[in-house]
Amino acid sequence: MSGTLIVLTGPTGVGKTELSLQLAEHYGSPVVSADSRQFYRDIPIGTAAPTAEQLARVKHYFVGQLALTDYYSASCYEEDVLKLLDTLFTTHGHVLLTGGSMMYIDAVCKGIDDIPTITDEVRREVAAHYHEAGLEALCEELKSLDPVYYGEVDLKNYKRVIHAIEICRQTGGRYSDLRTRQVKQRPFGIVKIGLIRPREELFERIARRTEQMIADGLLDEARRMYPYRHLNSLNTVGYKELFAYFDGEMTFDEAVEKIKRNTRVYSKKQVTWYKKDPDMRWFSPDDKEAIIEYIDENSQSK
RNA sequence: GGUGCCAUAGCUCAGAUGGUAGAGCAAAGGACUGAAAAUCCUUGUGUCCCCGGUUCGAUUCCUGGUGGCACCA
Repeated sequence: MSGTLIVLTGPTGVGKTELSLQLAEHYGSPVVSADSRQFYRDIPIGTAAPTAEQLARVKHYFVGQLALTDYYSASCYEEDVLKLLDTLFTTHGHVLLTGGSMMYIDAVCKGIDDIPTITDEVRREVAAHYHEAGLEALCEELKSLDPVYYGEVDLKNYKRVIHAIEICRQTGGRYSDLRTRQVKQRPFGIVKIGLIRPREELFERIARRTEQMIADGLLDEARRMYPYRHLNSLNTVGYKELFAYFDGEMTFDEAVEKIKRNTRVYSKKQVTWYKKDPDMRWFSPDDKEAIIEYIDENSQSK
């Protein structure tokens, strides 16, 4: 197998979707989504998912495929995308992967360690222990189960501590022994394009996009999802703030402002992550010609 | 017009019986290998409204301004 995976990423609101369509059309490629929230159906407005027209223009994968209750992870994504690319590269020289979910993109480009999926039973046990005994108790448990990871992990971050304990309990071994963090080789070339804009411009676009979401019916979409608000898939900017409004914790205007603010914070977090990647080449979304030139120069085959 | 209260960080406010000040939110920076749009960490110098007085020293007390709020006319 040979071919080039074009990775198009950047902060939310920078303009990935429109450019991805143009690049996909240019290369005759489908679009593989790398957006962990657009994977879910039922929440297209708040996740700024491609519209019906956009989906009709170019074949998309992984958009609106999951139910909000489905379990999914970066590891599942790695497996699914590699399987898909295996097929796509038999007929395409380029495949475009686009989205802003940093860890999911890294899972495809660099791989992720092979760790067994935690059973519901173990997950419930550890969650119960956490709620009864607290984070300190979990840290103590981790100290005895896996002193190496205990020394590395952020002990204040309960999600990481819980996950480590889940793995130790389920496997009977140590999480740190499974954490090789080795970069896997891929049987295709990868060209990483990062889109960026001046911060003020990005923030202005985020504000406008949020207003557009409201105009497009985000409020109704959120109201329909309200009964499922405790699902992880709805622990998402745009929904959690409106749920708080429904609960009377803030006014509608405050909720909208918070959506804008949290989207800004998220976009900064994305940039912080991508800045570290030496393989990322940065462009303005308006530099389409330069981007295509760069892709062509760095493609493995056509 | 009179009386009272208030004026401190971008915002809401706390505080020192006089030794130049601190919380929350916002903002900025960072971490990140399994539900990641998640989760977590770090960062607080600002004419303490202005002029003058008392004082070794005033943002703190006092006089007078200015602005805001309340009540009385």
